Amino acid sequence: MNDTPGTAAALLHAARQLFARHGYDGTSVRAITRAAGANLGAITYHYGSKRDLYEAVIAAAMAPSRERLAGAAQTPGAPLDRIEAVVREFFAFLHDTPDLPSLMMQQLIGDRPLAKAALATVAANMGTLATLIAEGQRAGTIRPGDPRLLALSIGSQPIWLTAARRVLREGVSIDPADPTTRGELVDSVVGFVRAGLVAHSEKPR
Amino acid sequence: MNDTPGTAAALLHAARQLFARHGYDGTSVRAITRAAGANLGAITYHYGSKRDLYEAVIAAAMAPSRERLAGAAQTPGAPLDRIEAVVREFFAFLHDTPDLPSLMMQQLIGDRPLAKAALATVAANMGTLATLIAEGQRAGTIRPGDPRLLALSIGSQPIWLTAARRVLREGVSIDPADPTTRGELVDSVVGFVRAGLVAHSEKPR
DNA sequence: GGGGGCATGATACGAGCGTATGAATAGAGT
DNA sequence: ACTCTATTCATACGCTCGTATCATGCCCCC
Repeated sequence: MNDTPGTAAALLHAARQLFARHGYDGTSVRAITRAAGANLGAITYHYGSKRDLYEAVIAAAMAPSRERLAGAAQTPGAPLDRIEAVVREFFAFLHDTPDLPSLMMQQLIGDRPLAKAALATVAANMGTLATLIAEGQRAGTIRPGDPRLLALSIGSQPIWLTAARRVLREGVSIDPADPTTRGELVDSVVGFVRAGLVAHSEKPR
Repeated sequence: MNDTPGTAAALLHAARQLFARHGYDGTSVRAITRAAGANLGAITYHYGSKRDLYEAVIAAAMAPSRERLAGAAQTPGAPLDRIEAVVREFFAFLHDTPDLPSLMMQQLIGDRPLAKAALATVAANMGTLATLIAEGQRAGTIRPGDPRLLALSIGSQPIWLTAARRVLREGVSIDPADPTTRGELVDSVVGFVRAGLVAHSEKPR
């Protein structure tokens, strides 16, 4: 790891942005090397091929989420509060990593096998949520139901609402980039998730 | 509309499948015309350009959802029951139209302006849900909160859980293609949505 | 201080791309 | 029977693609 950017790192960085914005096929080796200020042959030299560079981009992009979500899950408090912390951290992570949803969605679209790094990360994050849900169910504070499926309901919201931010802005006039709007959105999701999970002693009226 | 397929329709059909599977840039004019059994020049002749064909594919794919969701919203019953009907219909629609999530996600990834048809459809569908939520809030059966934001929480789940079906299958061993699993998933989401919306007279225990 | 290996540079290659062009074909209307 | 129009077909063009090749620079260490 060099403190000067280094050609390999510059390629990874430029490729990540371009792949996220234009997709794999929409990004040329020439565009990447130009953006990285490198020579046309640099990708072949440092990564072997364009495809191998892409795999490296995916792996590097997915990795950090595991630690962040697992960290949020370890905050002290009741399971519902820890789930809220995970949801907020998930939103924050995706906000800090705005090109990640694009990279994830590209994986989903293609017919290539999904990158192992991506699958393992998703599994870990859903496991983090499912564990907290099961814990709350044992404590009686979370209503019954398959924890894995409930975790999917929860995780869908940060992912999709971040991924679809362009649609929200242009189609429903809700801009998650605006801090105020964004806070309301996150609070609304948190409220929805807590209400969707909490166990009640009384029937709804 | 001809009962014999017709070259234009065959192109649209072939293009939709190929665009969904390989993306815009990953799909060549030659691949489309070959799959449609048409001549290389057929796309230029019938649609003007590859891009115009793509726009036609998007418009044709998005359109049907509006009527189906609006229809489900008109079932008789309390707002919460009608919302449940919309959620179930949303899952069913996406299940009947498995290439639509891919087409939607491609829109999100690119930096081109979103297709007007796509934006209008999303806005209409979110509006359908938001109207039902507001109705339930006036009746006192749905808890307070911005109906548009709650609608986003609801809509995220069918969309993402359908779009990410490959990750669910390969990463979390939940296969929405299997009818039993799928039923459990839909039921879980419906339960989560109802719980997330319903107004309670008592505090949670 | 000169050799060795890592890194970068310029350029070439064949393949595939989207589109344009003009000829061939078919079918309906007079 | 003949023309007119709509469609299909074969082919060509200019371009960009990913990768390979080989020369050049650079710096560290013996």
